[in-house]
Amino acid sequence: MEEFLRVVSSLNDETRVKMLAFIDLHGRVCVCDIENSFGMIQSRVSRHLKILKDAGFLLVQREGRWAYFSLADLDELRSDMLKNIRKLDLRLPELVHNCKVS
Amino acid sequence: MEEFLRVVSSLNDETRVKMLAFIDLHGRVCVCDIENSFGMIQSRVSRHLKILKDAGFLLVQREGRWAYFSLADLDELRSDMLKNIRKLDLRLPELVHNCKVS
DNA sequence: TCAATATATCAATATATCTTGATGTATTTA
DNA sequence: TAAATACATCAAGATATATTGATATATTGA
Repeated sequence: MEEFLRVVSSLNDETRVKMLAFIDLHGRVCVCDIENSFGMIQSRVSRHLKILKDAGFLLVQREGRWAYFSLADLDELRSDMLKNIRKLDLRLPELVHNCKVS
Repeated sequence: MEEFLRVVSSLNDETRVKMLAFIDLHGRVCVCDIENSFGMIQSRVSRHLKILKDAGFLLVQREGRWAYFSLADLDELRSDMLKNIRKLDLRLPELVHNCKVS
C-alpha cells in the first residue's frame, strides 16, 4: 500500500504529470532543460523530479555538473500509469535546451 | 488532465483505496455497512464514498433511507487502477452488517 | 584560485485535504 | 405525529503539500 500511495501521490499533481510526459517524449533531459522548457524556477523543478524519481518513474545519471533524468524500467502499475498519461494527449512545452555550457 | 487528476487524487488516500477494495470484494454495500466494518464515523465514510463516486469508481442507488454503493462501469484508466489495487492483496476489515433496521 | 553554472535542500508561506462534531433532510416506524 | 435511522454537508482545526527565495555543494573554466 505504501508504495502504491507513493506512486499515486507522485502523479497527483499536474506539473509532475506533464514533466513525466515530457521526459517520456524527449528521453534524457537535465534539470535546466525542464527549467527552460517549463519556465519554472530551479528549486521547483528539482523537487518535482525528485518526487518522480522516488516514486520509481525516473532514473538519474550525474555527469559533471548535470543530472540527467530519464524513464526508469517500469513495473505494471507504473507502466499502466504512463500508458494512461500518454492517452491524455497533453500539450507539452517545446524542448528548450539553453543550459549555459554544454 | 482534469479527469485524470480526479481519478488519481481519489486514490491518494489509504482509507479510500481500502473502501474501494472493500466494495470490489463485497459488492453492494450501504454507508452504515462501511461505517460498522471500518469503525469510522458516518461523516467521514460519506465524504470518502462521495469522492470515489465523483471520481467515477462508484455508483449509488438510493433505496428508502439507504444509499447503496457498488462498482461503476470502469474505463481503462479506472480498471487499471482497480487491477493494481487488487494486486496489493490488502487486509480488509470483515463485513459487519449492523444497520438498525433492514 | 575565483567566478559561474547546475543542482539539491531548507525555511517560510500559501494552499489543499482530512477528520471531527454539529446540523439538516428524508424516510420509516411506533 | 414524534422519534429514530440513514445519509449529506458544513465549519473548524489539524495535517500535508506546493511554491518561492535563500543557501549550500560540486563541477568546470578563466
